[in-house]
Amino acid sequence: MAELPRVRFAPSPTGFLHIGGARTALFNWLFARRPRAGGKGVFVLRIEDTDRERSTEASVNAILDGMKWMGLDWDEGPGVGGPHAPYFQTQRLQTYEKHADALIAKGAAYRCVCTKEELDVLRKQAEKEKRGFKYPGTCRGKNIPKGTPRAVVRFLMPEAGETAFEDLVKGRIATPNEQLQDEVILRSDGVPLYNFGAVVDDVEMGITLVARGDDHVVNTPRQILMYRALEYPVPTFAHLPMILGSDKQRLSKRHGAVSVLQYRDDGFLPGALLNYLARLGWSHGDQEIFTLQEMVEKFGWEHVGDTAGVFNPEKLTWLNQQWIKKTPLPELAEMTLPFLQKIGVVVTTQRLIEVLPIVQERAKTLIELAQQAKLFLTGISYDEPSVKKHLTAEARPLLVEARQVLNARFAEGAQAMEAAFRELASAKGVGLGKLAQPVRVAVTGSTVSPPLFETIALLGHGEVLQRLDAALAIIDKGAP
RNA sequence: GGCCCCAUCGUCUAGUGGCCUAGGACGGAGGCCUCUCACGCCUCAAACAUGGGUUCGAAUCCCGUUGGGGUCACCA
Repeated sequence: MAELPRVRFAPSPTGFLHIGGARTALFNWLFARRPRAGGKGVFVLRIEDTDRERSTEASVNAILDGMKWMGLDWDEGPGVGGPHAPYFQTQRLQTYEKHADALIAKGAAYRCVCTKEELDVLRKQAEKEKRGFKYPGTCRGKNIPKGTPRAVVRFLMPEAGETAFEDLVKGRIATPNEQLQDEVILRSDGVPLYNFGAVVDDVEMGITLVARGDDHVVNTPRQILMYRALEYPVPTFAHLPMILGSDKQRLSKRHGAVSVLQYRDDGFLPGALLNYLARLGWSHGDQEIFTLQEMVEKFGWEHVGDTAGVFNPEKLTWLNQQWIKKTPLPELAEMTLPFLQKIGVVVTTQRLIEVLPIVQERAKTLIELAQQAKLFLTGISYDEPSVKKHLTAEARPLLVEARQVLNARFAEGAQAMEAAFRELASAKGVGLGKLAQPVRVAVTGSTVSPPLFETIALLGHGEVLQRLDAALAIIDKGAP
């Protein structure tokens, strides 16, 4: 492709930004961001809010928030509503009307006064007789004037031949034109319908490649005919296979979280989600983990698969863990802060960065990361079964000696403390675990924690002694 | 139902006629490491829907069957 590509993501604000939409946005964005000779492509965000019943402001915000969280920035906008406002179709009504009038003047479209009720009767009848219904073309050639009340505009479809295109992921797709009907392109109130609004905007915005969900393949021939009628070069199409739920049905709420923002709130990193989405339907050999940079460099339509894929939360979770492990501390700290705040932990970034390394490789989500970091940032909280099992009268003498050892050797660091523990354990004729577990519970409140001696070192001398004393008190009292 | 699309381990996929006794990853099972947990490492189980062709040779090409999905609005 010699010219620089111009692509778009065109969601309708009738709900949150879901996983499927996010992947469509991602693929478009990746394609636009790829470095090329002569510059880079353009990624346009266009809100298709022509369904006034279902479109909501909240959905618009959810989509925008989702895009921003994922870091999928867009390049162009109408220049109104702020420098980074996307296009909104309802702000462009005069454009559609202009093009519709032009099509009518050209004889490629016509006004129609058939009512929905009349047509519904015919449709039901056809259904009863098991025939396909198609608008009979009642108003063709009637030359109904502009301004006629309740008139819609219909696009004149050819009745013979076929319309074909070469899809970047599915190959050649041909549709018999007899399957097409003179569909409404402009409602009686002047608001365009999907096929027309999308085409007019793609024309106006100079879109060269349309990548969207699989469910739009049937719209493509109709749109191709419209591009032609508008005398605009037909863009290239890439239809992405659907994303399914575990039961192979279209992904929906009952499969769990499908909203991008839900994943944000559940403690996923945007990079991990993007990484997962990229690998759902696209591959680059055996590689599973991609930096954003790698995705941008390596993405291409040639390796987009053409089979629907099941969304797998376990793999996303694994990827999230991998991303947490490799994310630089300052960045990770910044992302973790809100989750700490949510559980009432106040901490400086500096202190958090000290704590993060020890918990970084054992958290699958930022929520877990925050919970684990909490151990080092606020007072201890005890896990009952752990306490019951390990803070016992038998363990008390061991704990007392452990306290002495830790107190004496604390300044020498984790390794020295561990060595001292090993000595103590062998002197007592027990394994290190036997000694370490009660101390772990005393110091962390649980039998499960990061490595004990590093934990102790990180906690600080005074804090450790205090916790040990508290544990001894618990044993003496018989309860925490 | 018409039209269109799809079909490799449970899941995501590699594979573009010979390198495939089909590779990787998630998940599962077992093991190693080990102060618990996690990470890491090792091993195992696990797939070319089916029937015909084409070809010296088919997971790869063609046709049928079956099975899934999409779509048939003044929704997008």
